[in-house]
Amino acid sequence: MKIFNTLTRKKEDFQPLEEGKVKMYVCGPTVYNLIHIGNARPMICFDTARRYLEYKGYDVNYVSNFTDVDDKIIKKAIEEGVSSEEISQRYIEECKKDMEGMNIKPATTHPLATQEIDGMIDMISTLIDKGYAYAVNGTVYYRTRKFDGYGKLSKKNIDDLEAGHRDIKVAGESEKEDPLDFVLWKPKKEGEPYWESPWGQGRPGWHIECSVMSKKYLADEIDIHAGGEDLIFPHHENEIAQSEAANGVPFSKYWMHNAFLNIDNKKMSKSLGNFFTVRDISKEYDLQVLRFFMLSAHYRNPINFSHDLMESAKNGLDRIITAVTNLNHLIENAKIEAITSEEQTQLDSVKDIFDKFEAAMDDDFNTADAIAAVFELVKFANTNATESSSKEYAEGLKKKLLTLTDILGLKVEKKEEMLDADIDALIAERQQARKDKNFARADEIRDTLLAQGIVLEDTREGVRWKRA
RNA sequence: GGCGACAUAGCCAAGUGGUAAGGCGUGGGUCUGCAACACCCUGAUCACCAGUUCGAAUCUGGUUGUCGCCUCCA
Repeated sequence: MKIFNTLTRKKEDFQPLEEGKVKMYVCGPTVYNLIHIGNARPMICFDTARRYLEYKGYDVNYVSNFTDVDDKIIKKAIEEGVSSEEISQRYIEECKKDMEGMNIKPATTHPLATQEIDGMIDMISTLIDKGYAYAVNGTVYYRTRKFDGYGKLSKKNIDDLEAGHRDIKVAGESEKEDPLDFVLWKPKKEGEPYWESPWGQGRPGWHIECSVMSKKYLADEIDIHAGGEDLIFPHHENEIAQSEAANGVPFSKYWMHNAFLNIDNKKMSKSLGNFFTVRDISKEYDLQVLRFFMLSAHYRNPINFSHDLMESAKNGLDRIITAVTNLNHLIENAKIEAITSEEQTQLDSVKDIFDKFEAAMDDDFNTADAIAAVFELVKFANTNATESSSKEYAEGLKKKLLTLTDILGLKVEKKEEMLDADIDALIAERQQARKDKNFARADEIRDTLLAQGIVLEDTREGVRWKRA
């Protein structure tokens, strides 16, 4: 399989460092508020990548952090008059709820920055010892020009960067040796959370967190490091500088970055008033729709978000769900148990669709193409499975379909919900009315149920219902 | 100013050298008491110009347009 590596800007064959194992780190959110739908994109994309790697038989160690110490968290805490910890804990819990709704598997480890301060102090000390960092008045800076490969991920020329920083230089960071140097440790300000360190009380800079957590929970050298494309510079560039200088080995073999999710072709931002949290969306849609929507485009292409596109995604996903519902119905009502040889041949032919699906996913996780294969299987099932099919055949088709949708992390099997006795009675009454050709009454009952969100469908095999 | 991405049917979106996947929507049809579901049919020469090639959406150069990064940001 091939993965597009930001480091080389090419699709490369994926070869894990250790046979059969994948060490993968995904930069997680800063927990100062509910996550927004932009945060959801890397979560969904890389969770899908993980699921596919696992499907291929890899043992994936998937680490994704929560940044729980940060200016924005502190600001929020002060606004509410509570501790930073209370804020971060609250939004970690909320984030996990959203992740569950989007069917994102919990990481193997979800480290918290505040629990890893010792490791950060160790790494900063190492960097100072090796001459890659220096302390000034309680602040520790990384000596950027000392690291030869600086700019290799973002393809930036270090001298161009300096020109761009001229304004900041004037604004006064004169204690830095060089305007490009970035902070590893910052001294505490009044009212902020802090930790003891060799350079005084303070807290870590943002970039050092990921370097340390990746090292601790995975290894000095890992297979895949992933995140949003905006993290390429400076966050990931700085992580590389820190980790490689401290550990003396390449940091990550492959770098994956997802493109942004836009609203009306513009970057989502609070100031533009086009800001949506995942929670907002969940009020109108099952979050599976959001997941399906995100996967319908390639992760490296920007996607636009709108109500109309969500409606379109909902209708598309419903088509898959309906196919599974149909199969369940056939399984329950099948008159023949064992699969026939003819059916077996048909079922075996589904391999072509699987090949197509895998070819798409092997090509840098092309989920859009993979979904096309899923729809082929949906059509195949809709066309070939009938009331005269064997139970085993219908079950086989369902299993195949669920295998593919599971890789994409899409939940497509509706749980059976118990109907209230009243509703059951209404359905029975309607059936009687239909037998009596009293269609006016039958339609009246159907409308009544529809008003309660129950949609009836009269199929050849009987009445079926679903929630709208 | 530096770096980069993108431009495919009404909408979304795959496709990186051999005459355009898939989904949504539209219109027509089959099935059905009707509806819904499902199935069948229905649509583009790939921003523009110039090259390379037997052959280009796919390579090269240019033009136009949109967007992103360079500052916290998924």
